[in-house]
Amino acid sequence: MRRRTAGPGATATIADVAARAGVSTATVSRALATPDRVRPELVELVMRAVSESGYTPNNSARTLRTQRSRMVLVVVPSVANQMYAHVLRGIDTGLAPAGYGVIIGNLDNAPNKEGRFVDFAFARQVDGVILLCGFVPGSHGRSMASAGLPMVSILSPIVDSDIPDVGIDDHAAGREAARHLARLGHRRLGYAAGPREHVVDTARWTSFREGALAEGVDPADIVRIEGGEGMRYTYRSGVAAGERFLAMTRRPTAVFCGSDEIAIGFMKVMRDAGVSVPEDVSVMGIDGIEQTDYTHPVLTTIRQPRQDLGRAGAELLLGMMDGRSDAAHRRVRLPFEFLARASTGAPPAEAAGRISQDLAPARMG
Amino acid sequence: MRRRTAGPGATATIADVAARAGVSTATVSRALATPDRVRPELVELVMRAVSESGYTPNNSARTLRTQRSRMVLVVVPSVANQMYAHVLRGIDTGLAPAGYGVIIGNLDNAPNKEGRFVDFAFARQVDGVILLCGFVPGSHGRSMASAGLPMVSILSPIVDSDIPDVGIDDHAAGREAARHLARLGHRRLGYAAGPREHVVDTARWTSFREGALAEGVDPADIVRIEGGEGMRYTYRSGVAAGERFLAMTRRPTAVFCGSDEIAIGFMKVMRDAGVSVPEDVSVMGIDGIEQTDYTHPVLTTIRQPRQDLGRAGAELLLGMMDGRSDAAHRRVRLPFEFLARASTGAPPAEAAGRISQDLAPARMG
DNA sequence: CTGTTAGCGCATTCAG
DNA sequence: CTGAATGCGCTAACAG
Repeated sequence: MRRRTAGPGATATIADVAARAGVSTATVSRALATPDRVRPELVELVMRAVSESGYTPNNSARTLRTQRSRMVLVVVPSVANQMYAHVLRGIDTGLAPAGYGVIIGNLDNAPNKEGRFVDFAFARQVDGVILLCGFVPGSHGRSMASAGLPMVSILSPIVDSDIPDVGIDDHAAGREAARHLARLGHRRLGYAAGPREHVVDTARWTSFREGALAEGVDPADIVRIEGGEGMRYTYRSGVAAGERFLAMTRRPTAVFCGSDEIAIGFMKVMRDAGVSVPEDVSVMGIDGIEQTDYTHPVLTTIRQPRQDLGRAGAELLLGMMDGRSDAAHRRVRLPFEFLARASTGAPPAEAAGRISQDLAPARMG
Repeated sequence: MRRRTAGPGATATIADVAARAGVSTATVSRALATPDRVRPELVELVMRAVSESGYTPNNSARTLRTQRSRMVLVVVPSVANQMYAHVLRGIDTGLAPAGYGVIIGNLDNAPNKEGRFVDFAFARQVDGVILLCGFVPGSHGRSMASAGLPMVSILSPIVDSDIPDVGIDDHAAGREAARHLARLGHRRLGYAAGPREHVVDTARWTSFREGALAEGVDPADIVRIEGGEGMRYTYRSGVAAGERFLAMTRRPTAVFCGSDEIAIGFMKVMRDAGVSVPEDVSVMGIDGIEQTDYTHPVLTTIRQPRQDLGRAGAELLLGMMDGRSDAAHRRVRLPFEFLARASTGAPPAEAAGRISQDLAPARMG
């Protein structure tokens, strides 16, 4: 059979609709796309034929013809990660009104999967790309960037590139974390690190350090605690950091963790070891995932506007795909929210070189 | 310019490759798809031309021609939910080797978004659909099912349909939960409900009830605690359930929650109210998200093989898309894992009608 | 305003 | 084994 009749799996073509309405396919196409350029009674006729036949335009034909797929590729390190999942949600929210769909490029923390997604770009399967992974995927020496597609990064700037990005000011975040802990009276600070060499991690660590120094903390008393090889912003990374912390002879009295998950893993190790938070050690995270509201103690954290970041990134990309030149080469910074909560407090009395002035008179000059 | 030259945004076509190799486009196509049917030296020639020009077949053209998009739509209630995110990851893992990509259909707990995804199906933008939402999306009276696409459900059977599904045995899970709590000595049990009328929730509730009855619990002592209107398997639903629990005059001594998130929200309310878990009330969840390892106390739960469920669903769908008839109309049940941990224990002495025989001699007949 | 025509890029006939 | 020709379904020129 050449043309399917109605039935399961049947898909009407524009020709079917045209025949049914007694007009040409061009008229059908116009009646659907630009009804004001078609005589009203014909539009009516076409619409009836469309609904009778259950016609939905074939997407690949349309894409092939128009050279626009109305699809966006989102490359994410791990869909299972709370943070990325929420940004993804924001992206979808921002893209949907413009009629764009989302193809998910899940690297699953295994960079060898990049090739698949590079191909998506070159196969013109998508009109644009949003990166949550902090780098431009590539494979076999071919970078996704050379596909010539509009591209936006969220959560992390892309080094050595002019790819627009949207995120928070990670430097300000790191400094505020340091300030918060220092003002509570802590004089020896730890940073439970995320992935080494990652731009965001570097920004947070260096700015945390700067912030601590600015508060008069001794450089020797700002320690970086690695989470273990190959570990990302995960619970397990926090567990590893916690274990290293326990092994230290001179422990920090407060620890800023590179992510909320790290903080949560870290706190678990403390609890299991009988180290109280915040009495023995203050712990804070960053990201502001919902889960932080449900930890015990409730976690001090820096909330990124996850959903808004996604939406802003989507809108930036939409602008670029529409060829609005003002969209490209931009850098969007959204405000974060500092949530000072129960997991951070004054240092234990014996460890405090100086107690916050709000809490007690200074002991050191 | 008619044909782009190499440069940013350039995309070589099969014609470019053919010209460069000095063969016809048909030969290029064959050299790529079925190299064994082409003279080796020509294959060599083509391959060189391909890599020189950076050719990647245009996907919409190929889709239009072959009537296969090599894309699958995954409809998920909420990408931000841990559970779905992990299943999604498993799906991607299962689909990737077969060369299939994933389009994400995020309902975001707002069913009016269904229409978009119904269109994807009818527009033949995908070759198959995986449902994590427990129902078949539809809009304007048109069901996605009538698009005639292979379809599989994961995590929940679809009522009144012959759509194959993969999941755990929810009835067995509910019964085991009841048994676990009853054997610890609890004689008054609560169920913190998920979305009312949801198949899975119904299965868990009814089987929990059955299991409790089988253990000799009085029917009047099995109470369903609603999480509040419009609430899903979320933390907040657990919070609402916790508040209702506290308001009860005769509280259950153990509560089975419809999801881990519900359990975690519930536990927070208990903690804030000074009700100890498990000393005052035992709490358990179901799903087995990673987060349950990091709660305090560590949450007793029933772990669903999230990733395996996703992979199995993907493989089932692959079979259907390949027209393997044995694939359809199947129902796959994967084993779950009962994790008895610290959040469940014996009931408080004054409340116990009977203490588990492992813990103390029976007080009742 | 409407129909005819062409072609997006590819895979697959059908000849040779 | 290879090339020429065809058409997947659609939209956009171009005529009328």
